Parts: sequence; C-alpha cells; structure tokens
Amino acid sequence: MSIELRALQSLTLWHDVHLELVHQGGDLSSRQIAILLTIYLEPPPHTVRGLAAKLKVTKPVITRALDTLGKLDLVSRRRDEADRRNVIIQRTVAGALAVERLGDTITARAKELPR
Amino acid sequence: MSIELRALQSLTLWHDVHLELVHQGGDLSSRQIAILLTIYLEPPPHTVRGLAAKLKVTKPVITRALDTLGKLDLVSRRRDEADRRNVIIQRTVAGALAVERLGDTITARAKELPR
DNA sequence: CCCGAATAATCCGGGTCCGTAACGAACGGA
DNA sequence: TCCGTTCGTTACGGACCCGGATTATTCGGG
Repeated sequence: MSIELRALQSLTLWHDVHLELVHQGGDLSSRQIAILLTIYLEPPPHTVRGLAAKLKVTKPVITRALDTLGKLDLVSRRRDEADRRNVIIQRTVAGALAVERLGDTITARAKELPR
Repeated sequence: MSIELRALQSLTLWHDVHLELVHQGGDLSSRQIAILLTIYLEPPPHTVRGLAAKLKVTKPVITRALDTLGKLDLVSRRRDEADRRNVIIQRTVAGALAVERLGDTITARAKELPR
C-alpha cells in the first residue's frame, strides 16, 4: 500500500469527487465537512469548545454548523450530565452511512485515476 | 505508482485537506472548486454553456461563480471574437498558482497518511 | 433584410452563513 | 452562599449564493 499521489492526480481526484458531490446534491461547506469528519474519525467525546479549537474558528460557527448537520440527522447533541455546561456531540446511523458513502466515492474515484 | 486508497485513508485525507483549507481561509464552495478545476485541468476553450452542461447546473450559476472567481483573480473572461455571443474563460497566473498550491497540499497530506 | 434561435448577463425573492457582541445556565473556589 | 469563570446559544446586521424568469446582444437561415 503505497500512497503516492502526484500533483496532477491529486487535482484530478479532487475535481472528480467534487463534481460527483455537486451532482448528487446536498453539498456541505468546507467547514461542515471538516467538522463532520472530525467527529467520525477522531475518538470521542467531542464538544463545541474542542471542535472550535481544532478548527480555529469561533464557537458560534460550530453551533450553527451543528444545527445544520443535526437538521440533516448527521450528528446529534446531548448534555453532559457530569458537567451540564458541556454538550457532547454524538454520531448517528445516518451520519455514519453518509461518511462511509463519501469514503467509497473517494476510493472509487482514486481507482480510476490515470496512471 | 499504484493508486489504492482504502476508505479510512480516503476519509482521513479528505478531513486533513479540508481542515487545512479552512485554516488558510478563503474557502470556495464545492461548485466553485469543481468549476475552477475543470478550467485548469481540461483543455480549453471553456464557455459558460459548456461548464453548465458539464456540471449539470444552470448558466446563471456559472456566471455567478465566475463573478466570484474573477473577483479573486483566479480566472478571467474574454469575448469570443469569432462568435461574440460566447464568452471564453481564461486562466490567470494567480489561479494557476492557487491550483498548484492545492495540488501540493493534497499530495503532502497523502504522503502523511497512516499506512 | 428580418426574425427566430442561441448565449450570457441581470433581476428578484428567499435562504444560509459569517463575525461580533450579548446572554443564560452551570460550575467551583473563597 | 456569592461571585468570577466557563460553556454553549442566541441576536443582529451584513455579505453571499441559489433558482427561475427576464433581458440584451449576436448569429444565421430564409
């Protein structure tokens, strides 16, 4: 398993996947993508504060992104009972499926790249 | 040069690059990315009509995206003198640099993926 | 020469997101 | 108990983008 993408291949991959995302609609912003993947790739628990620090954005940005992602049922929120000031961001079944689908899309496009 | 990205590696790459794009600001929408890369990866000439067909979106979407990309000096527009109804979209130095930089970013992140 | 077809731009109403500031709830040490 | 601190949300004003309809310009066949 060698991971060597030359610049042209990288850009072609980026182009193809974005094209497919635009076609299948429901595209998220870069920030929303970064937040969603952080939640599904990094170990929990995730908080608003932690995500804001990791992305170097303000907390309202995270809150609003979670509103949007929550409306799409890609993530959910729960109060931390140990410290009720905190909000724990949780994964959902629909979110896991969407992330998995994105991974498949990227993998499929990578396979078809010119050598 | 084998191009084999497993799903987890694909997602990690997607996450890392989006994170970096958010950090360095000036993020574009999926549509704008798709349009920009189409212009720089596929052979010219490019027209509004052609881009609209390729992306399966309406022409106003292309016009507005070109307004934005033009304001950022990533592309420029010129009337086709042979058929003055057409507009030819041209590349710019700044755009070429930005695309090249994106390619480098993706390539660099791909190199650092877990095996 | 004229009129229909084609092309890109513009207009309009509506929605989403941003950054900053302010707010309410909850915690914890004095 | 009190008060400063922390945490997440909400409010406000502004900027950007969308979809669909409309407009202005240009081309080309009859």
